[in-house]
Amino acid sequence: MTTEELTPDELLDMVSYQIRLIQIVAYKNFERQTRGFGTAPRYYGLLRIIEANPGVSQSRLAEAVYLDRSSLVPILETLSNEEIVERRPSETDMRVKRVFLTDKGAALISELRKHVHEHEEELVEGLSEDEIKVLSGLLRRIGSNYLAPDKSKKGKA
Amino acid sequence: MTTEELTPDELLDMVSYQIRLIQIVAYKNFERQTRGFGTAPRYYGLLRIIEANPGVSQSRLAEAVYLDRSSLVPILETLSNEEIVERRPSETDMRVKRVFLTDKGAALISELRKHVHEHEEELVEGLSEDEIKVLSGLLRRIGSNYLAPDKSKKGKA
DNA sequence: GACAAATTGTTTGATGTCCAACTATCATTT
DNA sequence: AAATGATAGTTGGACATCAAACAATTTGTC
Repeated sequence: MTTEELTPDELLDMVSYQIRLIQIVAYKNFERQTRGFGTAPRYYGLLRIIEANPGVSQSRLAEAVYLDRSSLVPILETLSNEEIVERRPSETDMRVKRVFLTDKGAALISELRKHVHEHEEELVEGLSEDEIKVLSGLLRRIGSNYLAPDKSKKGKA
Repeated sequence: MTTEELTPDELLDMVSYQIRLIQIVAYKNFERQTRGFGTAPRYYGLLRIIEANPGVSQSRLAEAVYLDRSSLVPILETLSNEEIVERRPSETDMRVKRVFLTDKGAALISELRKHVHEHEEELVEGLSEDEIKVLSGLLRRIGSNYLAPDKSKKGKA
């Protein structure tokens, strides 16, 4: 009675606004649900990417999660202190630090996976399998519209 | 070559992850596009809600945008200093401050509306009208799944 | 009507993020 | 091979957000 009635249709009908609100609320909800796991749940995506790309550099990692390089520093610092990840200097390039998952980190991921997918199911609750596929497909399209890295030197020509 | 290949399908297929990424990138993009308008663009939604509900209290405003009450304080402080909004004490309840849009604020909104909707079109670029409707409808459903205020004392019984 | 409970806006402290600048290292050009 | 430019990780400053605590006020209960 106090909340959504305030929001004009102009906003409620905008995909960008819908996405923004859903993301904010869903994310808060997820963090609330996964208290007691320390700071790790928030970084499930990051950890999965590390797991899938052992030894990846911090900069590429930052690009993959669309964070600034510098933002990753304290994150990896924390995860490193908790012995969830490990940073080792590259042997071929003295500038780069290669990031690995520890055994503890891998164990934590499989622990977290359950909660993450519960959260996912909660998010799409009420949608049929087909509808989820449609939604996911549409999101992927606007995503690739948008997230396209487009870093290749050769451009599109 | 450096970015998306790192992300495993498990994540790319999750609606929650897609939404999270799209929101982050789209939002950054929007802020980049609307530099020169001060801090206001970021608060377009907030301002529209104030416009649609003149005299709304700060707490209800906070609920409407899913921010903490306390987070709204510096925001309204800034917008107030810029004379975009105005806070006036309620006459019936000494605790509450009623928030109004100034004329300047209303003018700013119509200035911003153009950019906001350009951003929206950019986001859904490549989707047909029908697809946009489908997407918006599905988002609204998972939204109402989720954002349901559910503050009523009587519950659902 | 008095006292307890709830609500409103605020302050403070902790954390996360960006951005710009910096150092160290590599790559490129000549 | 020297110099210029690019890249990797880091640091410090600015700001946003939350959470917990608070004072002032209102509401509810006895």
